[in-house]
Amino acid sequence: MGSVYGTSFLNAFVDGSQIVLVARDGSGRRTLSRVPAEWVSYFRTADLPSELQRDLLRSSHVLAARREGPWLRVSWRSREAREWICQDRASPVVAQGVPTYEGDVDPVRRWLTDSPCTIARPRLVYLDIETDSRVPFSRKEEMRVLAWTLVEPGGKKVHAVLRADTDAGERDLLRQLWAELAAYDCVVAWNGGDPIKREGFDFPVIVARTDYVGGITVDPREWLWLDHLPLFKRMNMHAAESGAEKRSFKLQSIAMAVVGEGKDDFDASRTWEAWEADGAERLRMQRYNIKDTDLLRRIEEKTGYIGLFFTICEVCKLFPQTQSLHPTRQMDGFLLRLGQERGHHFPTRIFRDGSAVTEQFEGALVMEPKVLDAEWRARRQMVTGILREVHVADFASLYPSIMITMNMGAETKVAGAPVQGPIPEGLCRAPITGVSFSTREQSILAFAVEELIRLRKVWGDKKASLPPGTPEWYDADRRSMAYKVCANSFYGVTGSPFSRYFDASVAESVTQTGVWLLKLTSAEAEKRGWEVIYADTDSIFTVGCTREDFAKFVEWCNTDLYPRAIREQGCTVNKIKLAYEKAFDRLLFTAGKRYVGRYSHYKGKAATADSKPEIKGLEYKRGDVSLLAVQLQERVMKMILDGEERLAAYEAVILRDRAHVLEEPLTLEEIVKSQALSKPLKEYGPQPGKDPTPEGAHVRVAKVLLERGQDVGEGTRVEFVVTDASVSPMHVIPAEDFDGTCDRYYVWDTLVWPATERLLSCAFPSGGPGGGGWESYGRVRPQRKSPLRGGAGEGQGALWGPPVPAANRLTGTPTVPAALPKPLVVELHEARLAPPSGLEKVKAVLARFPGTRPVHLRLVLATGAVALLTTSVRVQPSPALDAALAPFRAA
DNA sequence: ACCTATCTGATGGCTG
DNA sequence: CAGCCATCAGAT
Repeated sequence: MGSVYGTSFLNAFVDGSQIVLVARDGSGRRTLSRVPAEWVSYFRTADLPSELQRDLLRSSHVLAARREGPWLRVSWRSREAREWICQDRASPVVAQGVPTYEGDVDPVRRWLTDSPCTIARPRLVYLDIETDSRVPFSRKEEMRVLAWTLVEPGGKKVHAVLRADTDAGERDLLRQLWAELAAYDCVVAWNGGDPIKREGFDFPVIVARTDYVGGITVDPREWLWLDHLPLFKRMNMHAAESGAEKRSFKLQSIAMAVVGEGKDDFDASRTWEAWEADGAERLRMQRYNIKDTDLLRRIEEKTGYIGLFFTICEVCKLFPQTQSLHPTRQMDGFLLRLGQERGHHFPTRIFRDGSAVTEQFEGALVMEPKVLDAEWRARRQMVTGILREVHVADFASLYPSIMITMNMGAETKVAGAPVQGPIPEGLCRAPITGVSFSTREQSILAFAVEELIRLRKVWGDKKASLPPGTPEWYDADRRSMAYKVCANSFYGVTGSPFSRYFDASVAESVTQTGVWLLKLTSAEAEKRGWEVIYADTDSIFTVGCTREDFAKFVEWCNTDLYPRAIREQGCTVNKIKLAYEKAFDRLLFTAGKRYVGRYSHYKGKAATADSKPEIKGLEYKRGDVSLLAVQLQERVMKMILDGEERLAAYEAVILRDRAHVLEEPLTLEEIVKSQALSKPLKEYGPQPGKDPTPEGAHVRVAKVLLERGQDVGEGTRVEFVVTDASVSPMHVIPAEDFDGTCDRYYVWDTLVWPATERLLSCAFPSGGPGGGGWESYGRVRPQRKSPLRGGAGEGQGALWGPPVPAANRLTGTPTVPAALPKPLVVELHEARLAPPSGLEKVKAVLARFPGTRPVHLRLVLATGAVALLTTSVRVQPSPALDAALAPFRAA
C-alpha cells in the first residue's frame, strides 16, 4: 500500500477485515482508503520449541508469518484466533509457558505503529443539541432532536431548528446536520460521550435518532468524537487555582469560572414547551442553544486544552478522540512505535479480572511538618506556628530523571544480581529496593523519556526565540507542554497493572530512589546546621540559612554530592538536578501536604505585594466544600500572611461570619456541598460477597434524582444540602429542593468553622483571644433540639434556630501546650497606644530586653473589652522592663 | 483503566 | 448517648 505510506491521517477504524483510513486530499476533500486489518502477535524465536513453531506456521489460523531479527511476527486470521493462542490456558503456547508479545494490539494501532505515517490536525467543530424535555434522561434515545448548533474555532456558526414535530421533520434536521459535519473531522461536545457506547448525551443521541428516523446514509465512525468535559477535567485538575472550577462540571459552572459568562435566561427543562410555543419562546431556546455551543469555543480560547491534547496525540501517534485521553493509550502509542524502530516488542497485555489482587508498591517520602510539634516550637521559642524565611529546593522532573539515570526498564532489569555489597561491572543498582539494571544498552523507557525531555527543551527554546503571542509561539508552547505531560505520566503507567509496561519493582525503584535522594539531601543540609522542616516527594523546605548559603548548597549538590552518590550506585549517566525554587517569607502548615505561604522570592525574582500566595491541599483548593468555608478560610489566610497578630482582629471576622451562618438568611451557593459519584449508582449499597457499607449522603440524593429522570451516571457531581445532621444518617435534600432551610449548626460546626480553626490553631497554638482555645468558637449546636424544630415552628427547621448561647462565646480550656514557656502577660491601655506607631514603640521597648519568655500583650480597649496581641518578641522579665513599659500600661 | 501518601468527614459498633 | 475506634469514600 505504497500510496498511503508517509502521509497524514485524520482517523482510522476497523471495518470487517479492513482498516478504513480517513484523510483529506490537496483540495481539502475527505478521502477514504483501505488497508488489510491485521491481528498480529510476536514471539521470540528463541522461546519457541521447534515443534511448536512448525505447528504454528502450519496452522490454518495463521494468515502470514515472517521473521524480524530475533522475532517472529505472526498475523492471525481473526481476533478470536489470536486471543485463543495468546490468552487461553488450553492453547499450546500458553500451556508451554511461551511468552507472547503485543498479542492484544488492535489492527489500527498495529498499522499506525508499523507505518511511518503521521497524525493530521483535524478540522474541529463544536456541537450542542437541544432535545424534547418531556422524555426522561434514562430514555435519551427516544428524545426528539429540536435544534442543533455547530460553531467553528473561528466563531462561524450554523444552526437549525425542527420544522415539524414529525419523524420526517426530524429526518430533515439530522440530514442537514450530517451534511454540515462533512466539512469537519473532530466533533466536540460537553458531555458528548461516546456515539456507540450509549454514554454521555449528544453523540449517542444523534446517532440513535439518525437510526430511528431512517433514510440517512452515514457512518459515524468516520468522525472523531471528543468529549470536552473529561478533557477539561483531566487537564484542569492540576492547574486549577481554586476549588471554583472543581465544584461542578456543568457547562454553565465551568463557563462561569473560565470565561466569566453567566447563564442565558432560559429554562432548559422546558425546551419542548419553548419549541411548541413558537415565536419568541422558540427563539429564546435557539439562542440558548447557540450560546451554549459558543461557550465551548470560548472555553477553549481561554484554556487551549484541546490544542494541547491534539499535540499530545501527534506526539504519541493517536487520533484525538475521547479514548486517547487515557495515559495508558498515550504511552502505548509512543512506546510501541519506538519499540518498532528499535526492533523491540512488549509483552501481551493480560486482562486480569477485577478481583485479582494487584501488586502494591511503596511510594514517596512525605515528612510530618516539624512545626506542628509543640515541643519543636518550644525549643525554637516560637510563639506562633508561622515560619519565616523558608528556603525550598526541588528536583527537576524527578521521576523521569531517575528512570534515565538508573536506565530503568523491564528489559534492562537484571534478575539475581546482589542486593547489597559491591555492584558488579555493567550494572547499576537502585538504592533501597536493591533492584539492578544493566548499563550496557539504554532501556526503551529511558530512551523514550530522554527523547521526550529533549524535545521538550527543543520546543521550549524555540518558544523563547519567537515573538510572544504569535501563532508559532503558542504552537511551540503547546508542544513543549505536551512533551512534559507525556514524560511525567510514564512513571504512573509503569505502576499501573492495566498497562503492558507494568512492573511494580521498576515503579518502586523509581519512588525509592526518590526517597533516597531526598534523605541524602536532607542529611547534608542538616550537617550544615540548618533544619529541614518538611519534605514531600521531590522537595525540601529548609530554615536557618541565608539565601546565598542555600544557593551555594544546591549548586554543591549538583556538582559534587549527586554525581558522586550516583556513580557509587554504578550509574553511567546522571540526570539528577536540584533547583532552588523559592523562599517563603511566611509559611503556615496545618498538616502534611497542606500549607499556605507567601513568597519572598520565586526563582530569584523578588515577590511583590500582589504576588499570589501558594496554597496546597487546603479547603480553599477543594471542590467539595461549601463556599462559606472557602471564603472565611481565604480571609483568615490573607490576614495571617499579612502578618496580623492581633487575635481580636481574627475574632471580629469569625464572629461576623458565625452570626451570618446562625442568624441570617443563607443562599444555596454558600452552603451547598458537592460530591462526585466515583462509580455507577448501582454499585453502591450492599454488594454480593462484600461487607455492607453505609450509603453516603450524595448517593442517597443521587437516587432521588434518578427517580426524577435525571442523568446521574458515574462521575456526576451531586449537589446537596444537609437539613438535619443531629440524626444518623443525617437528613439531606437535593440542592434543587433548597427552600432556605438547612441545619445551621451543622453548617457552622462541620462545614465552615473547622477549616479555619485548623489554620488558626496552627498559626496561634496558644489559643484565641482571652486565652481560650480556638475550638470554643465551634460547638454551637444546643444540647437538645430546638423546640422550634418540628413542633410549633413547623417548616422552619433549624433555619431560625436560636442564637448562639452566651456560654459558647469565648469559653473553653486554654490549649497552651505544657512544654511551652509561660508567656509574660503585659496589659496595655488602648489610649496610650495612639497610632500610628504606638504598638511599634512597645515592641521597641521589648526588643531592648531580649530573653527566653514569649510575651502576650493584652490590650484593654476603650469599651473595656480585652484583646490579645501576640508578639514574636521574647523578653527577660526585670524591674527595668517593668519601668520601661509603665507609660503604656493599663490603669 | 496513571502511581502512592495523606487528610477529612460520615457512619456504625462498642463502651462506660 | 457522647466519645473512641475502625472503615470507607472522596479529594488533592
